[in-house]
Amino acid sequence: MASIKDVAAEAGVSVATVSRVLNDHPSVSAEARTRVLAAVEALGYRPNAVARSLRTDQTHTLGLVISDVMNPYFTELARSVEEEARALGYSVIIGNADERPDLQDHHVRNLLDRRIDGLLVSPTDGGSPLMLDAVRAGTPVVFVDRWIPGVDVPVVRADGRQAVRDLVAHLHALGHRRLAIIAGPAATTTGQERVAAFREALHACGLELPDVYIGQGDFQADSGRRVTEGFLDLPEPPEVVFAADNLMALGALDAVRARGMRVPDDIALAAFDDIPWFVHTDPPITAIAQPTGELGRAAVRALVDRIEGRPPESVTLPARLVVRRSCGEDATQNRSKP
Amino acid sequence: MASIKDVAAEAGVSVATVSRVLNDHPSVSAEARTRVLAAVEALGYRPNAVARSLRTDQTHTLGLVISDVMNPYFTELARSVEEEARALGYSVIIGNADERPDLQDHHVRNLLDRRIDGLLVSPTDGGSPLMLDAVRAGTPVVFVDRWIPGVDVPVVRADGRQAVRDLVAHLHALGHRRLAIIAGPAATTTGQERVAAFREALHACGLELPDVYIGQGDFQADSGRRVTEGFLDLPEPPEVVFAADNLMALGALDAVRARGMRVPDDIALAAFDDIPWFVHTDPPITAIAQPTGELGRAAVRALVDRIEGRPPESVTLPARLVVRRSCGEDATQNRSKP
DNA sequence: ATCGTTCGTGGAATCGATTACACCGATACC
DNA sequence: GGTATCGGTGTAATCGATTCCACGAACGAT
Repeated sequence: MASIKDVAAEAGVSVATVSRVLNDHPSVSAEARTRVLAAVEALGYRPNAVARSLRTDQTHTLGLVISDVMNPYFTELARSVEEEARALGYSVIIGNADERPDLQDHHVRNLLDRRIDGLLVSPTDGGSPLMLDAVRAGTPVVFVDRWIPGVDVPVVRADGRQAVRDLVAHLHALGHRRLAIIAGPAATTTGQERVAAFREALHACGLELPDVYIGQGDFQADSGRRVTEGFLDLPEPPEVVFAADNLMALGALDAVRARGMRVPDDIALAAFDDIPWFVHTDPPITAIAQPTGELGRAAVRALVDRIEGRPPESVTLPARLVVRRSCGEDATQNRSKP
Repeated sequence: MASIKDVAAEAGVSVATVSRVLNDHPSVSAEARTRVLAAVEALGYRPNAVARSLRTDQTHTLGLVISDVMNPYFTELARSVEEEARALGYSVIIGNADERPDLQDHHVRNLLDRRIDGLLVSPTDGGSPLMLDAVRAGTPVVFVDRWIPGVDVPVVRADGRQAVRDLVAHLHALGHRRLAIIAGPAATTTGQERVAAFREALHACGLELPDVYIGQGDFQADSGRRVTEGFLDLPEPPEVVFAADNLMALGALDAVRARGMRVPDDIALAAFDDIPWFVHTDPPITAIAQPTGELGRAAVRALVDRIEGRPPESVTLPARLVVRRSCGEDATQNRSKP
């Protein structure tokens, strides 16, 4: 593959001049510029990004470490991150942690070794030493969706508290009183917060959240299935199951169906995270929708601000309730268009 | 960040010795080795992958350019590719082409600039000059899922012909005679092949595939919706719609529902590509399942073989039919467990 | 005519690694 | 005892870019 030397030789100038043309430095004669450009064209020359990065100490690359690519929420997040990064002149390398701290560390280490300019993380655990070191060492880091308390890093996330209150009010209005939740891992902020918000919302309606109605999940479909089975085996099963993410909701749906029960007639179901498929399930699932695309874009902007020396800002956007049919229907509502 | 020089100074040896220890070259004394290792530990030294790549002309990185990350099929493919690559000591950079040739080119160029060791592509179009140049220039390339005819590059893909025959036989046995297809873009091999296989299978059952029963889609949900509406407006609408991918099937489902019609009672639906969500839609959707994980792994193995100088092999694996309820039920079948 | 700028350019250092080559001391062999 | 061999080590070249510095030419001001 042609290097800058070949271009210089072909154009009859020095490598310095070629480099100046490539980085459109002002002091190059029009004459030299056209000769260099012609040589570039003739040789099909493309600058070696590796060499350039070594010299400039910039890779124009962002690392994104997410908890689970197979989760449509994170897929969409990854997509919006890549789009915004591209618009700002950066590439993105995605690392999938699969909700495993060891894999998360593997990817963080790998990205750091490649000298990415900044790191976008949705942490799987309470904070690996590796990541804390990276932050301390001055690597630009921004947390997205989840974060690690006590670490001084901008956070871009959705606040679901109001939406959860709306959901609980909706459920209460439909006559439901025994509400259960499938929680996410306690090591994640989203895992904790959603339970807290749910409990708080219940209190506001004068309801309790007994321990047996808190099932411990891990944000994967299987755990949703398992926890739901536990709920259904209870002497007094809940009337509603609220899953803290979309995959666990799917597992819950599965478990309910496997018993030959129907949603919402036998048990109601709601989920945190709205995804396109929830419109098409049987029944369509009531969910709390995050502004996923906006979160991804805001996270990239915060990170790039940090990288380029501007003060980065934390961002919190509201989530909102999307009512569908999985919790039953309001008697006052029009039922003609399901 | 500490460099190899700092380590050398700390350990009281030359950089050459440090490098030898790091690459466990045999001729280093035990004494020197332990001193270097101690220095590495003390400084928290990590080799700079950028500098290493420049020198060795290897990045230990694979590029993966896929047609659409939001499509669960490709998400799963990406995941299995990353897993296998990691097992073989490579990282993966994913580029999402979003079914757009210009974006595909952007990512291919970007990956080539970063001097990735090899490229895994599921081409969105008939072959951009850029990619053909790369192949000609000797860049290791492997096509996965889709390919470009006439280019001498290993292909890893699924053969759905038998599964399509099985599907058509299944539909025929259920009494369906008017079968339509939502095709993918003609510029993609999968877009063409699936129509051809469908037509061929119909012939085997003594049926025709009239032009009005071939709708042109683009592998995205919206096109499935649009094409299905067209089918339903026909004076004699089809009894079955077969979507050439999962997203278009979703659009089709949407269009059918919007008319207040029911699947499979009013119209049957089947799809190419099986995804976890098809189990939970209303009704569960009959689909042709590809061995996605296997495809991803085989593609990586082929590419790494090529990179490391072993002869790479093309791989074709069979797809298989998964019957669910979206095409109606066999009267002889047990209906108790839906 | 002389001096000081400005502009365009090339030489060479540099980034952080790998590795060919030279060297040195110790051992082995005749 | 002389020499070939070998293990361990350091020096320096190298990968492909960017960029500091010096230099020469052109030009305007005095």
